[in-house]
Amino acid sequence: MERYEHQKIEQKWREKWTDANVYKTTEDSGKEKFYILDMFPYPSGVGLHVGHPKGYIATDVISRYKKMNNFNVLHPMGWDAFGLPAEQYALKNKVHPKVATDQNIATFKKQLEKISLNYDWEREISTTDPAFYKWTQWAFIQMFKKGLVFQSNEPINWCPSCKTGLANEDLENGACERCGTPIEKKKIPQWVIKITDYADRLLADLDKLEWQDHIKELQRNWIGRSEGARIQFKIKNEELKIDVFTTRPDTLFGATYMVLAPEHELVNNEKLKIKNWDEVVAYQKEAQTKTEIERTTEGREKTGVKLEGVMAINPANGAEIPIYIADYVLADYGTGAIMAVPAHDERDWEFAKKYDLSIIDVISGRIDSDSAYTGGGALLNSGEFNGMESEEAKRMITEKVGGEMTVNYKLRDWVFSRQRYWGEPIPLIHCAKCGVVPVPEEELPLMLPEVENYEPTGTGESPLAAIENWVNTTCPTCGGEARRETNTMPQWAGSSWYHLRYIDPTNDTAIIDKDKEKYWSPVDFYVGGAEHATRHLIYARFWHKFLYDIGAVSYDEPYKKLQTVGLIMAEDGRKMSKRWNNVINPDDVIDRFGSDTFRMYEMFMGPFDASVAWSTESLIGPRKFLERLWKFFGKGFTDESDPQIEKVLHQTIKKVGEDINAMKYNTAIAQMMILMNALEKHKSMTAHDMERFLLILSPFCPHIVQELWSQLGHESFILQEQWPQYDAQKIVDDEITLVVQVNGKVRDTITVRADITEEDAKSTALASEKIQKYLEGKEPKKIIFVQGKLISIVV
RNA sequence: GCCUCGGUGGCGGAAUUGGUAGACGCGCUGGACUCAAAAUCCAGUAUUCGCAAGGAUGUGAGAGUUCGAGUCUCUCCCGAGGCACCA
Repeated sequence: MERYEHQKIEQKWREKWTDANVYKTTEDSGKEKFYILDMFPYPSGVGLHVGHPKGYIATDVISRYKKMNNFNVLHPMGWDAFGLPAEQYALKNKVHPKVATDQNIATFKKQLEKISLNYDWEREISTTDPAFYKWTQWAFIQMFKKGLVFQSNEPINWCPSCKTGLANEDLENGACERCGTPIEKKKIPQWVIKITDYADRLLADLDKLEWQDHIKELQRNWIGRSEGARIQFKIKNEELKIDVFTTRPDTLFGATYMVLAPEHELVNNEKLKIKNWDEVVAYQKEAQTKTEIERTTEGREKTGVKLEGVMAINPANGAEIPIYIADYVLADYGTGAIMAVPAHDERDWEFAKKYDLSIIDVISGRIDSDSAYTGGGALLNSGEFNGMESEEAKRMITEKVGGEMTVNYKLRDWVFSRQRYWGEPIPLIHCAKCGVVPVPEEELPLMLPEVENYEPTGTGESPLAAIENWVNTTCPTCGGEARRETNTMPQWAGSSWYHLRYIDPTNDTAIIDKDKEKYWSPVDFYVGGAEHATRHLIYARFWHKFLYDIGAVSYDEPYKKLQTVGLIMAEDGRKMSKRWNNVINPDDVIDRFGSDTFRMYEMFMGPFDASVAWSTESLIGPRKFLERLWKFFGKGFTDESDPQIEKVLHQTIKKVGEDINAMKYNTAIAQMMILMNALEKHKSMTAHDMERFLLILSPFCPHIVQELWSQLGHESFILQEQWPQYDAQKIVDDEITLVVQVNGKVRDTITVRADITEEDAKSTALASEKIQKYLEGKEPKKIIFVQGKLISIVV
């Protein structure tokens, strides 16, 4: 037998599999379907590092396992190729984003192919393909028609470095998630999607998903539901009111002042006769120029300006209370205005202390006089409500002042415009007569035009604005002169529905064929990074729910089960990054050790969702395992089957199946190593037993298995074979090791028949010399027997 | 500050969910083979006392429940991730 030459073997079978098109998926109603999906990558310029394929290998293992268990499996791959990273790469390397993207896709695909992932490449998609983004634009138009899209002039998050507006989900600690630049607030016209209309459903439907609890929790926190009341405060001597949201209407009697966000529209209302107008305007300006970080971390010292000459009236007790503007109140949460109850809110307490405002306790339970008491309790200083408990008082007081109980969410509407080139053009037309009109659906896709210069302008318009003959168009409604919207969509648009496109990748007449959708939807198993919990996974759930509402899909959640992948860190423990020069390229590993070893190692490194450091030294373990398999195979087989080997084999078939289902690949591989160790020790195995070993090994290292499979005389592809069954009879032990404890400590182990009775076990244990020694002649107080496991003697 | 997870040999990690802690792999030590090395094979490898048989200790720290705790409960320490002036 020849040496184990991975390069020869792997290349040979990769070609055969490709020629036979073994990975092709078709609708086949005879079988149960299984749709397993990876989060598709951004094809960046630097190519894959060894961390990327970890999730892909895992889904590949499951996919192969499911195929061998008679499932009709859909397992596709594609490219999330629009968006800033691709564009920035293109800018830096002075090529057109399209050219750069195509190159990067080619590189990524070549790298992935070396790993022999069983993707049906005939279903490959790219979000930048006009045939794809036609339907991204189509969905947007449907949202527009349903009133889910609106134009806003409110200040939004602006990244001065990327020169574009961003959604809340694109920020990280007040800075741009992509480049780390502190975010500014900027007023530019924006298209915004009312994702908040779906907040309650996004929250409630989490309950029906088989996702890891911590991911659901991240989404719950992000959506941030809070129950409270909406209450109106009148302004003294004016016909004006201030609307307020509070979670503590029970503390209304303690509201001794009010605070408006500096951007609050009421501040600019001319009816208000603000005496210190200059001071107010100065504060507003200051607040506007502050970055998000300055506003939230500035030593937490609160600032504000009183609106002189204006008073509000507390609706509970008629008290006249002052009004402030302060940037600790956020313009875009609740109503942008609060009633301040310094006695029972820490922020209001701090502000009241600084500006010497009155503090009135209205809830009993105060522990110290240096801080607000934020708990509940019986009311005081609250007129007729004195003595009532907080929970009841919330409803009663709200009712009394004509407010209403309501719910508020932290989730913000989705700022959807990007002032960049490399994205889907937003298919809207501005007409002076008709207002905003969508591009007629039969004109979709609205192609991204060629442009001389795709550098961002920084003006709030995208580079598309410079193309006169594209921008200038006619109104589809009245035929008059009109201008196209020049902003593009965010990166998240395409990825919000791509899972559907794989089902029906070439459809040009509908977003998806209904029968195909019904057959494949939803995605049964979705695998990807946890960093998408409050970004892509929120948007995709929203987008999919919208498509459900308009009848385009039959199920209201896109991803039934979700599993996150743990990162692979570099050997030095840091993140793999060009910056640290610690990136390991899978191509090098595969050339040197083989794709099979690479696949095995990534699955063996540790628990799938844990982040583990790469170790080329440890990689040798799986490699040795494959070499031992190869050598053992070369020695030939016995005719008689060895019952000891059979037992381990059947245990292994059982465990590997269970572990694949539970995503515990590391222990599945460990068990196969145990089998290998047993084989070498006993030096015997029948060819039939070897076949079954190869079958369960095949999802992990398909090339070497396929080679050995063919050497056994089979002409079939291993992927098309049946997963073996284990024989439960062969796994059970006739004998077990009975553990004998005295006072909780193991003092002896005795080999006994597995079905030993309690009585026999007790007498056997007591007969042991070692045990007698520990009993020291004392009479056992109590003897505990656990079937098949142990005897515990208490003295 | 709040919400999630975590903390087990020199290293990555196992542990049937309360029942022999350290499976499996890496590394290391000794031996075989070799002129030698690599590779391979065999044996060993938590700590500690002991020549050994054997004993004691041991899953971040401390308490508790239990015949029995890595696993359950409480308090605390440390690490990772998320949220963060959200009224």
